[in-house]
Amino acid sequence: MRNREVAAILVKIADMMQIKGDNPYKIRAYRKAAESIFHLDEDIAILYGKGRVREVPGIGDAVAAKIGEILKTGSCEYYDRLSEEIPAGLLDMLAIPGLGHKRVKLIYDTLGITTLDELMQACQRGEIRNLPGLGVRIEDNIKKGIIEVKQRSNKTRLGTALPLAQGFLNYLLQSPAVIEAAITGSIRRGKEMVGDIDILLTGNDPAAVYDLVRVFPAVRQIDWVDSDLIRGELSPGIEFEIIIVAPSDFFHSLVWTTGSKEHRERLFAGVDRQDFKDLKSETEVYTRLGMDYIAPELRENQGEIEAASVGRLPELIDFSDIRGDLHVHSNWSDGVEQIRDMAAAARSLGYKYIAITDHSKSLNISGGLSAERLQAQGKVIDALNKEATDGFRILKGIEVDILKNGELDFPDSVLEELDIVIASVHSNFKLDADEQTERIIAVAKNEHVDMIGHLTGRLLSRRSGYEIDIDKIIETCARYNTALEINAHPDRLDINGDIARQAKEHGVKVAINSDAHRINQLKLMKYGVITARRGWLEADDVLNTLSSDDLLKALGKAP
DNA sequence: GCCGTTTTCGGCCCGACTGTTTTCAGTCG
Repeated sequence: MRNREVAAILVKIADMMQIKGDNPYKIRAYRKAAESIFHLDEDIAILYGKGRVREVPGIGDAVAAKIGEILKTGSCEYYDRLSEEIPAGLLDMLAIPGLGHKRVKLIYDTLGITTLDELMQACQRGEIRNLPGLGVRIEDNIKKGIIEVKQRSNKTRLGTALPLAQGFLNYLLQSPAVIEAAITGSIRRGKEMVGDIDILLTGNDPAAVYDLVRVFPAVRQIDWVDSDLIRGELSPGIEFEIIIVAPSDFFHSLVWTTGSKEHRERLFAGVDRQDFKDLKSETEVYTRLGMDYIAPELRENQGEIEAASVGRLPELIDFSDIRGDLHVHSNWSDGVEQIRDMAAAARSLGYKYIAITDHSKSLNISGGLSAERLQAQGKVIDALNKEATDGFRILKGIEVDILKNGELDFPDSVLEELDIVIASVHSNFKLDADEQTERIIAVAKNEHVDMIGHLTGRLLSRRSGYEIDIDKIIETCARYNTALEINAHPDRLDINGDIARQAKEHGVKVAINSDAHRINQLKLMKYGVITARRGWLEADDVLNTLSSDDLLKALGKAP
């Protein structure tokens, strides 16, 4: 059982306790334990086996015992007892914006509603608006929310799907029954949300491949078995397809299955794929079609075929081009680790610098820094930089809140002392497009603001971005030399590839930032790089491919 | 339920916004 599944059960326990109205601190303890397990680098089962699960922060005797039960039986008695009391459908309702534990309980207690479908019917009959504290507006929002929740439930974030696919692939490649295999489809193209996991495989014995797939621990069920296809579901509820081809067909099939549909249909229009047998690489496929190799991230039929035909494809940025991370939190605000430890981790990734960019004072919940604490933090960073003998540099920064009126949370006199200023929206998501755009444009014009953080504010599969006029903002950024962030967290990937490409076309620089709040999130950078590649970006388009001296120069600061 | 350079009990991030009310509960970040 994977860490995220144990964490998911603990979160459900917390949700059910909250619906019941249990002790808030007890609930928080379960959430904290779940969070710790979710972010754990080690396998919780192995840790438990070694008797070291109590070392995980937030896990005490009570939760440790439940984890033991869950690892053994897939559930625990406490969870089962709560489940009998609280219908599972109530937990689905919590995903609807505007519905929290109290309202879900109210709806359940008064109307006996236990599923999203029943809730929708009650909304349509106008029953929700009559409940105390609710009204027509909330009823409308619930209706919209139900539709959204249902729509997004069949897609998975790349950040979840890619590691699963990689684990599955590695497992398959270990077997002598598999000659060659590769992740294909939309995951390979680096789409931020994917429908399923596709693996292209070649081997001489389909029955042996089936046996292999059947016993992979994460396989929950198998729905279809053929000599050239195995389809089923992995245990977090994501579908997979293993497409089996003859060795001579591997590379043209890899191009075909990677897609996109529009890309491959144009690529192979009027040609017979049988003429593409026995090639040694995808490059040979493209060569035979009379064009340069096209990276998977570009295969969306958005001009890449034309560019490849005349040798004008961009030389896409690669992870090895990244020299530093410009958006990193520490335990001075809502990060988990100390600055020293974040820096050490960044060093071990081969980076030459990081910027510590904690939250500013308005973001109370995240422990936002006052001007005084920011200054104290700067002294700590100075001391750490003095210690460093390898030239690694910690830059002083801030993720400063953009206030409702378009002002910043700190005056210019504070910002001008810093190396990196990221301005981000964390409040007032529901302003209309004009106001929201003006608010961001106002800070993009500020000479001390180096970049706008997570521009649209979207949280994939949870919240759509705020209403903004992207064109106007990009124009402003171009004029005032303000960069845009690709926030590499798989929940955000914001800006996305399309906006990144638009930024590049207007000469707006991009920074690819992990937004790490703990050490192991530094490695999420790769999702940002994938997104940048989908935006046709080259190393020159990205600020954090520069050395720290050149970076500061580019931002108009003394190195 | 967890935790302790406050150590075995008593504390545990809180303020703003929304939509409902007419003084505030619930939700959210």
